[in-house]
Amino acid sequence: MATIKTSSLDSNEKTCPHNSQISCGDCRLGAICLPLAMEDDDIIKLDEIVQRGRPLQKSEHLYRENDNFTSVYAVRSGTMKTYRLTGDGQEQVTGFYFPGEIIGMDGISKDQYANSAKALETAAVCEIPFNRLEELSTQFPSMQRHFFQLMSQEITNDQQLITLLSKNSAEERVAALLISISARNARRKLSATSFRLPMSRTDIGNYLGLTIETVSRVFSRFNKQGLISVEGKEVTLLDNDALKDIANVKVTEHPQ
Amino acid sequence: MATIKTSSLDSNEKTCPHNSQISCGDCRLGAICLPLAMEDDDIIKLDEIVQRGRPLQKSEHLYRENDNFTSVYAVRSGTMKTYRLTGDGQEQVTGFYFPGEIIGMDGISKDQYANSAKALETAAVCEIPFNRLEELSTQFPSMQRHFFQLMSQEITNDQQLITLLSKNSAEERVAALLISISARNARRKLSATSFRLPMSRTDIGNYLGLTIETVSRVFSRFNKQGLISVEGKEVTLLDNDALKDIANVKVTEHPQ
DNA sequence: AAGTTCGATTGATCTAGGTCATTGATCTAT
DNA sequence: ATAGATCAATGACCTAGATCAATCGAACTT
Repeated sequence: MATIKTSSLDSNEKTCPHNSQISCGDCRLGAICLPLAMEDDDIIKLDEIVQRGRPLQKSEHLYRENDNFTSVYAVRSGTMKTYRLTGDGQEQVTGFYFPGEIIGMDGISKDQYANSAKALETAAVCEIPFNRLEELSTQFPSMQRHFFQLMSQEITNDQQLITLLSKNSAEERVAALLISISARNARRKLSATSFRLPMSRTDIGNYLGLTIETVSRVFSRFNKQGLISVEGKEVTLLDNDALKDIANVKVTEHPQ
Repeated sequence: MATIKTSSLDSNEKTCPHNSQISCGDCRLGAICLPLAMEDDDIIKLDEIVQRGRPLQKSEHLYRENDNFTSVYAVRSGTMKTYRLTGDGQEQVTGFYFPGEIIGMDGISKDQYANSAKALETAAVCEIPFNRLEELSTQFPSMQRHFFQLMSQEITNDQQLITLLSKNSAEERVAALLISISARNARRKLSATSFRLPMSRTDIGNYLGLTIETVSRVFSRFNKQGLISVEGKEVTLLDNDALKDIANVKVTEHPQ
């Protein structure tokens, strides 16, 4: 039985990122993460299969493209990026993942991960062995349903990025990313207006299909226009409405 | 019991697209479609829940974005495109779907379809009510596994498109699409070198993040260089190796 | 404390592909 | 049959963002 309760309910992910003993039922990310909308009994079962390992150091890999697929992972603290290599060996960033979000689902189809996953800063993850998750899903329909929904959400997220890359200008793309990060911070009860970008300009550009220079210029322009205030990775959104307007992305309920 | 056998096993999807009575076990798309790698018993069960409706006319919608999600669909004959509307009402084509391929999985997460699905030519689909599929998935692990794999495949496909849009030139994108269609034709035992494009130049451009003029110019250039032969929608790939080289896309096992 | 490396910013220039416009070929409808 | 609409091809030009290059820290080394 892995359900070990701790007294660190009040600690947040920043001040105490390495507490690996908290149970799913008590984790403050429950409202975002896998346990979302699950029955209490199911959560206890989930809790039993979740493995909480040592934290990852910055730029350490959780898994690499083509590794044998064994598990999906919930980000518990820190930020992860996923990326794949193009035919000619370039890196393509496919996503940034914040606490409560799930990575690794791309590995199911071929039993190998289609992406590499790398920590952008010190990070902790909960490992969920997939064969156990499958068993649980056959036993608990709500678990199966929820996992189907998570995968479907990943599909719609990817399609939103496709649209962004295909139809939007550099300014629109950068604005959309800022709004997305802001919304995801809000979901974790963090500031929606003032935060530190965990990823480099290079990663942002790579993710958004832009060069680092263009990203930098857009940030400077937004800064000059008073839409944001940037100093390196520290960003404050000064005019949320204007940014949303520029991003002109459809508002989604769960923009994970 | 919906398992009605027919004698049209030998008919192919082109000459007899409207035979809606064939069972999953006998369908020649079994090696591609949902029944792939399923036990015989499971296929019979699947067969019982599949609904085979009237064919769709060209440009008819199967479902629309924000419709309530009820079912996923297997394309039986013809070609479908899926698309979503951008914040400002433009269309973004998110995929082309050939016989044996599954659409609608994006609707699971919010119980509403995130895309519209439209027939590019006369098409027939098999409707698979999702609540029935869920029940079956809890009963038959192989069914659950397979559906997880299908969704995961959709994720990796979308990520491949993301990479294409973010990193590749117009020529590379068009070459990649041609190679993809060719491979999917081959999977259905159709010609991998000579086929009719079911979609317009506008749809191709929209899907690939290019204007119709650029698509047209690339086709002309490929034609001039002897890589392909195009006359409107009829295409023959004359130098597959060169095209694959231009596309420089990683070779995937099932490039659905 | 002085290199060294790496990330970010900013300017100057270049180019792939977008935009605009024309023409021809099909397709459709009355 | 013919007018109108749609789709594709091609030419002329223009612009957003890439490329190239220089500078400026800040973070590590030693």
